[in-house]
Amino acid sequence: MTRHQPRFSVGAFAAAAGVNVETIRFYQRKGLLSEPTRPYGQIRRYGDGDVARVKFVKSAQRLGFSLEEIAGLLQLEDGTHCDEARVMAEEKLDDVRAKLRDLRRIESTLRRLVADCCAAEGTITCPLIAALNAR
Amino acid sequence: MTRHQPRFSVGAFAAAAGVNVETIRFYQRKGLLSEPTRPYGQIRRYGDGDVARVKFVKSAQRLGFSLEEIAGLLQLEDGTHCDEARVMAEEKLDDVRAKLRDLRRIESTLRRLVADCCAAEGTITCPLIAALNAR
DNA sequence: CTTATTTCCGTACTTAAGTACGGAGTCAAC
DNA sequence: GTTGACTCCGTACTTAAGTACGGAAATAAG
Repeated sequence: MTRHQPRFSVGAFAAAAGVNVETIRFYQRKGLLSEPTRPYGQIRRYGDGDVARVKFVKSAQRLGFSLEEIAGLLQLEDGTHCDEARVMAEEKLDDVRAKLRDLRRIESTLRRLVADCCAAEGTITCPLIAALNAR
Repeated sequence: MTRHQPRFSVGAFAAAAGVNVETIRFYQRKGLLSEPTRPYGQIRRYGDGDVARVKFVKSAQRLGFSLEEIAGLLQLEDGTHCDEARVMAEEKLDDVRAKLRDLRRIESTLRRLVADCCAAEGTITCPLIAALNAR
C-alpha cells in the first residue's frame, strides 16, 4: 500500500519488521510478500506497507492462523472477488469467535487460578480442563 | 483424574478424543499423557479423564499454545509447586490477554468487512492490516 | 579504488507435531 | 484353536515454518 518512498533494504526492512532476512525471503517465496522489481541489477527496496504486512502476518500467527490462512486473509484486501472474500471472511469470523470463547474461558480460569492459588488445598481436579470441557 | 473405570482401549480412546492412535502414543512419549500400566501382558485401558485431557490439549493448540506450553499448563493442575504454578499462570494470563486483544480486533474488523463487503467501492487499504497496526 | 558489508539465490538443515510402517504379541469370535 | 482385528513398540517419513550456508554480485566506507 504505502509504497511511495520505498527506502528500506532487505536488512533494514527485516529489522523494522522484527524478523530476520531469511524470513522475508521465505515469505516472498510463499507469495505472502511480493518481491519488488529491482531496476537494472540494483537492490530491492521496501516501504512501510511491507513492514505493516509482515507485522500483520506475525500477529495473525500468534493467534493460531497458518501462513496459508493468512495468505487467504490478505487476499481479502484487494476488493475484487467480493463473493469469495465475504465467504472467507464469514468462515474466519466463526473461527475467530470460537477461539475467543475458548480464550475467555481460559482467561477466567487462569485468573481464578492465580487468585486462589495455594488458598484452596483440597482441589484436585484440573480447573483448566474443566473450563474447556464445561460446554 | 476420573480413572475409576478405565474402559477404553487405545483405539476407542483415540476415537472418543477425535485423534488417531499414533497421536496418543506421541503424547505419551512427550509426557502429556501417562501410559497406564498394563497388568501382566494385557492391553492398556483409558478413561474419561484421559479423553478430557486430550480434548483440552487440542483446544489449547487451536489457540496457538505449543505442546510444551500445554504441558506446562497441565502441570498447574496438581496443586504442588504453588509458587511456580502462580508465576506460570500469571505469565500465561498476560499472554492470553494479549491474544484476546488481538482476536477482538480481528473479530471486529472481520465483522465490519463482512458487513461492508462490496458496499464501499473506494477502499483500497487493507482493513485487517490497519486493525492490527492501529495500536 | 580497494576492502568490507550487504544482497541475492539456490540448496540444505532444523524443529514441532504428527503419520506411516512393519513385525511381534493379544484378544475376540467363530 | 485358528483367523482376523487390534495393540505395542521402534524407527522412519512428512509438513509447516523457518534457519543456515556459501558463492557471486552490488553497495558502502575508508
